[in-house]
Amino acid sequence: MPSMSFTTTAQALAIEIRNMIVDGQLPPGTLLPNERTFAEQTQIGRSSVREALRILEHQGLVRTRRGKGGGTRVTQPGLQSVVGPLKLFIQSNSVSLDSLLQVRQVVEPACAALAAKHRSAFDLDALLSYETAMRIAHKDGDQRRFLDANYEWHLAIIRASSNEIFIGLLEAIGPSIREKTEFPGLDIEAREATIRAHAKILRAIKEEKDDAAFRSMERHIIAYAEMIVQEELDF
Amino acid sequence: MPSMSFTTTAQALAIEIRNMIVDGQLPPGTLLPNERTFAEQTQIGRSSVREALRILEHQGLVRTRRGKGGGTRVTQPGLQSVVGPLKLFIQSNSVSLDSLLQVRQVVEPACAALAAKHRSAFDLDALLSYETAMRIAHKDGDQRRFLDANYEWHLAIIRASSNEIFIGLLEAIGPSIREKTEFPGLDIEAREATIRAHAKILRAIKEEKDDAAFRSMERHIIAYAEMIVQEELDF
DNA sequence: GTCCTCATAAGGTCATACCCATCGAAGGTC
DNA sequence: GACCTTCGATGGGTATGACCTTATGAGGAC
Repeated sequence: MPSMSFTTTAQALAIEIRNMIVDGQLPPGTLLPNERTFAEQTQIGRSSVREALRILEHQGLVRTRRGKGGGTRVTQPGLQSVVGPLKLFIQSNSVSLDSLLQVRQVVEPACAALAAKHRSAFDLDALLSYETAMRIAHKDGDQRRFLDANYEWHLAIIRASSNEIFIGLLEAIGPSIREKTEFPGLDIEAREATIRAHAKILRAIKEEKDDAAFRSMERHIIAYAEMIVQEELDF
Repeated sequence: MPSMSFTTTAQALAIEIRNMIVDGQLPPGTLLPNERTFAEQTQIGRSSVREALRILEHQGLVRTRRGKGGGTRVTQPGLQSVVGPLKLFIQSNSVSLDSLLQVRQVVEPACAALAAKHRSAFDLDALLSYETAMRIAHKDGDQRRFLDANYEWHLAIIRASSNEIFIGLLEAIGPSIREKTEFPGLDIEAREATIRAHAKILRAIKEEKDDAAFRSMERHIIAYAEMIVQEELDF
């Protein structure tokens, strides 16, 4: 309560609880005392307690539910707790498209290689279904669905790498890239090239050829990036 | 007062303000009205207004200072607003060391290549100073300082890539990797190998040979990772 | 057994009073 | 006049207490 040198009591409390959580006391699922008792126990006003809980909630460390049987219980921060801030950062610092494409160009081939090593039956199923979705959308001439399926296919590759950092990263930058590059859409030739490239990559993954998967994906991404640059010149 | 279907008034207000910020109304630097008048203007209680401001503050969108001339003003979210959550995620989901090393193995060579293209005089200076710091620490047999300088050298490489995503990423996972791998420290041979590798990489960057920088860095990182695995077997 | 109802246990909101940090201006000291 | 001290005004931080809203679970009607 006293002094509080440069951290407010709410922050201090939040940090204290956070430490207890990451230390393993207060494992996920633990129900914290209700706000009033908590305030009483710790000799802090309810408003400060609430503020501390809000902080933790926004860090994804705690989930709060109203009503009887509700309360505040400890949870594990999910990916969305890092994807959100990252998206916000990209948006409000207007990170250049170049930077985003660099990330993609570096990460996706690596993920393809990892996918070739780790892919589960479930991953292959997902990839296959997106691939057929793309084929159908292409045949129907449905741009929107084609791009959607394309996006999901790429995400599925990342997921197949089972590296959570890469997954979060691409989930965050993916939408920004789409937003900034999908103005014009793809012509027929580009769509067919995309389908061919995807098939090649998927085959390499299926056959566990990580090196081939890496190189095919790299070529695919670079080709895509070059096409974007070319289209930007048309303005 | 109204409806609030599944979002609290504070959240709603926070979202509203956030949108105004990212839309460009309320540019960075704007001073928001003080909490009391804000509450009055928007017909919301001060506590809810405060909660909204807390949310925004935690997202790095506003900064709040007490006292006269203080108040709440709009800021741009910095890297720390994404590094923090990412660290937390890594820690509390106990992301495997493997995943972290994969990220590093993928990102650092790419950054070395980018650095070879973009490096500024300032970057080269920083790199050189860390390199000499390592040499001195090595001569003195000071493990702590050697590892510190080594860490800073690697970060400087990432920074020289001028890709903010990579910078944030490595700043977040760097500490976790150190924490999990620096138990034993390095023997003399390993330290000398490190110094040689760094010199080679730095030379490539200085001469703008991005391809060479990429490959040297890749070898360096892989060698380091293998050494770690080997040391873990000693337990 | 099923459904409805309602008491109750939460969190959510508000109003108010007061505490404390900060800055700037007023005024005193050399 | 230059410098330091003090004090007041502004604005966030905290504490309380009352009241509102919502979800749940227990108990009664059927």
